[in-house]
Amino acid sequence: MPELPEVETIRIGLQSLLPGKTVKKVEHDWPKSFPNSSSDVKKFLIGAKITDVRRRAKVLIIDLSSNYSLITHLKMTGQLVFVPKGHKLTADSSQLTAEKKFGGGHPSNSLVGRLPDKSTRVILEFNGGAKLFFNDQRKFGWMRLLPTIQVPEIDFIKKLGPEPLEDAFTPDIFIERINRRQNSPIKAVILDQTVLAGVGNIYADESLWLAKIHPATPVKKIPKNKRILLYRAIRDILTLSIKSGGSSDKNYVNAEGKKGSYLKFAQVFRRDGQTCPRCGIEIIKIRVAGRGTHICPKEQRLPRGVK
DNA sequence: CACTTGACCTGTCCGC
DNA sequence: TGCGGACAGGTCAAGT
Repeated sequence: MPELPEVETIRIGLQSLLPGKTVKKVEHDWPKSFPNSSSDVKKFLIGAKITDVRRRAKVLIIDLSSNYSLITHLKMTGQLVFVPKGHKLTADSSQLTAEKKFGGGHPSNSLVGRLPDKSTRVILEFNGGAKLFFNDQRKFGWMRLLPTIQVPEIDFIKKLGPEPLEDAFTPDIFIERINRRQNSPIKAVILDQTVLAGVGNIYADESLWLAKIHPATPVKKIPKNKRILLYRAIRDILTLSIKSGGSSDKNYVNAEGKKGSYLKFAQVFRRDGQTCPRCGIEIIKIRVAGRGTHICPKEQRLPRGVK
């Protein structure tokens, strides 16, 4: 669920909070969430000062003065929440009730509850008493320590496609990269992090709706003008979402434990049963590439002869 | 190599 | 009310 805009929002928050802080203590409860040995932690994390907070695709990179980095992938339910010394995050019960009642689409701004909670996997404590909590209900995410110089070399990062918001990512590059997957449904292709980095299920659905392309359309059946529309849609939607502080879906919160507001702007994601803002037809939910997929059945049609 | 499906996990929701 | 099953969706491994 944290996709590029959510991770970027967290990065911006942590960049304003972490640099200059020195790590004093680390606690963790689940080996897959934090696989490093205690001797590495002692040598390269404890006593190190945070120098920078970067992002590549959906991965956050916290650089340390020890020339090691702490890298984190939040997968679906991960959170990184900074709590200043003495500050207690307490959930406002009326906001939590609103959350339950209205679900992820409701533009609430509630804080997470008191931490640590049972989803807490790692706690970093800093000199001065502030803490950074890595929470992850489903335990798919991970945090690990490695030499900064090795970050670009780990398999996952090495294979990543280009950052879609960088200037170097041109329409020609987008078209060339999706062409590697001629027979795949376009949704599977833009979700593939080795084609381009950072798009997940929410922004895939939104982009394809904006470009009026059926998510199951094989790449080779998409005309060039539509490919360019899709390229623009992806960039516009990711940019808008970052401006909105990321989405407000389910488990996502920013570095201060607050929700974003992007889903207020979402046109199709989780809006099945509601009407398409452009044409008024009911949005439906289907399954494409093994994932829940939301489309306008009138404007996003499969080309003749496909499936 | 191109492409698809299931596994990893836990919490929530839906139907009986 | 309890209970089983489907579902959530990012990535990897194993399948065709």
